[in-house]
Amino acid sequence: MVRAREERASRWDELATDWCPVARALSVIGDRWTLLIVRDCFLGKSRFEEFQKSLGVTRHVLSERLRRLVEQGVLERNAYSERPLRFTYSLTDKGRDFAPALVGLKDWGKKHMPVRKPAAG
Amino acid sequence: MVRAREERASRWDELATDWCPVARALSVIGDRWTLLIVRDCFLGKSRFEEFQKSLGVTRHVLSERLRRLVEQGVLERNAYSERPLRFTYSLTDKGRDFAPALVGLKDWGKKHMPVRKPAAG
DNA sequence: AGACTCCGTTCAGAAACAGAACCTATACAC
DNA sequence: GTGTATAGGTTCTGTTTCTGAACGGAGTCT
Repeated sequence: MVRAREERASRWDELATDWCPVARALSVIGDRWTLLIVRDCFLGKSRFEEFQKSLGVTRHVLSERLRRLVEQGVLERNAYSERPLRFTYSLTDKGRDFAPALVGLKDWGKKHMPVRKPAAG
Repeated sequence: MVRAREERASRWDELATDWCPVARALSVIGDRWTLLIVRDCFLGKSRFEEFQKSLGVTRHVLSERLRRLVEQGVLERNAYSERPLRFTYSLTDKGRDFAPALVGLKDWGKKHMPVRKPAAG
């Protein structure tokens, strides 16, 4: 009886039923990498290797996050090649609806987290 | 030479200088609890015990997150009592500018993460 | 004195993460 | 058919971070 992976409930899952919609949103995308994966999707990226190179996240974590995002219906996984079997991950309607929140974060980052350039040369 | 706490650079800090403003925003508020603390501030909470009870976060993590938010200029720490010395944490202008992003997350949560009620009483 | 409040800090054990190696399947070159 | 490359993961080991609970300090209340 090999159970490849237990769905282990962490504190994340508690947030999923929180009274506050912000907390419920965070239960899906509130970890270090997930929102960056979604951002990459908005930027047109769709494949495992693309995400991995773009983010520098470990393959282990990336694979778990992608699985979670698919489970949550934010991304969908489609084969773009049958042999060899290969997949793309792309935004669902639910995923595309993140756009306003992402824009909000983008605007805040632009305004309040300017990139500090080394003073000269 | 007691160094109370080293500023230990984690992957979070790498994000602070990322080309993408979303990533830079996440370097400040992109962990499990920080955005919820900011949300609580918008809801009028301001004291350590209030955050702790509201979120259920451990005191250890709460204290670190508050310190970080103050360092980043998102919150400010003001004494509301000199003796015993006690503080409130309240939003700065930088913190208040999170409102649009928070609203974006709230709307997404409301639309896509409905609270599942148990089927019948 | 003893109990209570507020704001933390410290500690041990558990969970998550990073970095690297490994695996499967296919294609392409020789 | 041997070797190299690509794509999409999984497995392993050690480090970092988090949780839960206890402790501390400074002051008030009774």
